[in-house]
Amino acid sequence: MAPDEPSAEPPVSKLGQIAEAARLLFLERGYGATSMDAVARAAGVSKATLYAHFAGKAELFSAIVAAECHRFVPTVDESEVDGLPVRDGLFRIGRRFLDLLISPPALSAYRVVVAETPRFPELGRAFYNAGPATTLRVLGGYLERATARGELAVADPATGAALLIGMIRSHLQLCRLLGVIDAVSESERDRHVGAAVDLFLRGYAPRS
Amino acid sequence: MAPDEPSAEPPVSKLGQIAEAARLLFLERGYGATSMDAVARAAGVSKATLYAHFAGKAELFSAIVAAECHRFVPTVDESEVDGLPVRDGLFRIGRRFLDLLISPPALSAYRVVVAETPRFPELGRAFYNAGPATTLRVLGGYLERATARGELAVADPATGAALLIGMIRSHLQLCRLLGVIDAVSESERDRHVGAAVDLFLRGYAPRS
DNA sequence: GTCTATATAGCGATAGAC
DNA sequence: GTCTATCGCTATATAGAC
Repeated sequence: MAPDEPSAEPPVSKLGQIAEAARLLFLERGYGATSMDAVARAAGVSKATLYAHFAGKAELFSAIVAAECHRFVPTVDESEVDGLPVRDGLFRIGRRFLDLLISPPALSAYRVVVAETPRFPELGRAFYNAGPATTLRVLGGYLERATARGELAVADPATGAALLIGMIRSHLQLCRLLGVIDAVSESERDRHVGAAVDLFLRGYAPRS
Repeated sequence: MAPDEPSAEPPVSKLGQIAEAARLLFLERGYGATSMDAVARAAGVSKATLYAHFAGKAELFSAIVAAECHRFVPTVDESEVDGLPVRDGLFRIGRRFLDLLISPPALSAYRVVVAETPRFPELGRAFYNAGPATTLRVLGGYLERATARGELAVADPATGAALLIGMIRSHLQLCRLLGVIDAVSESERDRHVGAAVDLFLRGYAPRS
């Protein structure tokens, strides 16, 4: 259940040490169960140093988690998929998204953000804009181009993208979040994404 | 952001007062931010009474949240939908599920359970068994019967149910969880469930 | 900026009377 | 079972020296 490996090499500056320690602790234990003492200890600095950089626990949490959200921007290049047959293009995009969504760092961030959004509304928006919104934009753009080429018939790309992402994401991510399954094998991912893409294609095929 | 209205009339027994107070506080603030002092104060009892009924904070939390999970068992009667045209049956089931999933009490429970599953694995399983597992069973059974009647062609009802639920659930629930939208209008729910059901029907129609 | 030391408050949990 | 009172600890945050 470790939230993540280090984002880069071990940080050297005090600020970097604080950020990395806070990231690990907040993502693993959540806001309430993480103390400023623990952050200072893990970072190897004094609490006074910690408070010199951040006004308080809430500010530290918000800054760290908001930054973490930007690690979950999906990257799919158009040139990577636009040349493929539609099924392969959708499969590759879907598979890439699924891998990201059920990765331990993303699950940890999701847990924390969802739990604390009522107290830290800006985190919910930051997470949405970095992850889901980008995902929908990328996939919606793909659906639009495929429809323009006559390979699909998606009248409303935004809705189509939300439906396909929902099929791909929903069940497996939920099972991982609730601890019902411990991992998802490569073949299980392939099978699930394949089933979603097949249904999507049958439903949005251009009439031939 | 109030998690819920009372589950029944105001409780009279000390135990009932404790349970209701703990339920409201844990669901609204989460585990870490809820103190035993606050529970005792809200329940109108002393902390000693609280500890006479529950061994500690962890046991209280686990008992209360596990019990809360059982409020999210979806109830759909077969006789309610099996007589309808397939589209209407699926729409009614889907709409019922969506209403449950994005209701404030369910969102609060989801937040808390997802956040604390790493520390309280039994809560993840309890939530899954009460909600998602029951949902999949109900919908899977419907798909199986409709396929037997020749009105659908769903080879694998379990997968089909997961895909349809994913489409219905995913986007709107996520937006509510992340505070991107404040409420979902009736017409928006109808539109979203309708789009999911339409795609599902196009993809799983029996060949005519 | 960074440290040690501390202020102040609230935490989970318990003792002992009734 | 229920209360009042309190223990021992940890929490967030700060003072003052360097």
